[in-house]
Amino acid sequence: MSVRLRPIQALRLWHEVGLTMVRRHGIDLTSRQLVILLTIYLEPPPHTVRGLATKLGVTKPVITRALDAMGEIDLVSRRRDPADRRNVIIQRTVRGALFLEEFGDLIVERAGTLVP
Amino acid sequence: MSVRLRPIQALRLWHEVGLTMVRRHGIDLTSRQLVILLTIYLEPPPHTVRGLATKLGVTKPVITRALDAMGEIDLVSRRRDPADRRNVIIQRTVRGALFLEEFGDLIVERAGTLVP
DNA sequence: CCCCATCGTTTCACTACCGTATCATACCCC
DNA sequence: GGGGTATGATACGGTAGTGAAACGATGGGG
Repeated sequence: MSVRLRPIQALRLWHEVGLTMVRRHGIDLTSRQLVILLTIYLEPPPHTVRGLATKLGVTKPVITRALDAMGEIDLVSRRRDPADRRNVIIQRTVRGALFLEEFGDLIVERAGTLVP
Repeated sequence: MSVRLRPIQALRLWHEVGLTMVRRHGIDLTSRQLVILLTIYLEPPPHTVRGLATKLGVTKPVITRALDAMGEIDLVSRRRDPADRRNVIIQRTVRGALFLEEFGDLIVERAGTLVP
């Protein structure tokens, strides 16, 4: 079953969720950072800097810096791949999972209050 | 009728839409800028710098700069309020309406392909 | 073994955002 | 009319993002 909503509802949903996140004054991720985080948590591992850069169509430093920023607040973690020590494996964290869980709940809640 | 979706679907929707926007390499708005733009187009006018700042819970310079940036690419326009020349009335533009229309369509399209 | 490809990181110069504080302008009411 | 207030813009110092290029470290094939 696909999710049905009309364009105006879609925009209202984005508006309300965005408004809540901005007003919350908590974690403030850039659009790229959020997409990276979602990719790590929604797509099957392993995730590497190179792989993420290719998937997003951005340069590697963008990924490295985003991981720096998000690692700083414990949303993701990194470790060297023991099999090929050139690679870095990006891993999920409890805090990152919690953040996205709350984020998903927020969207669902706002979606439930949309008027037709 | 409210829109029903589950948290995992919500996150996947945000992921796919965000991924599309990042890869598109076109207009790249910050989260605050997007919220401001959506507010201008979804909520009843008139919109002022002061009003937007209060609504978003940010300082006035944030709004001024966001309007500068979005005005630069013609997503919004500004003019002085003739009734009270201290106020600035923020106005919609054709380009801004088109951008949000396409954005809404993108969300709807991606929502339609979500698996349960 | 050695050269070269690949990986993630770092450096560089630049741009843009943030909050605080200050500014010029405009209104209003005594 | 003049002091106080409200508006939006701007200056400032700091932070953090960007792409391009160069960098060490690691792995692998000839």
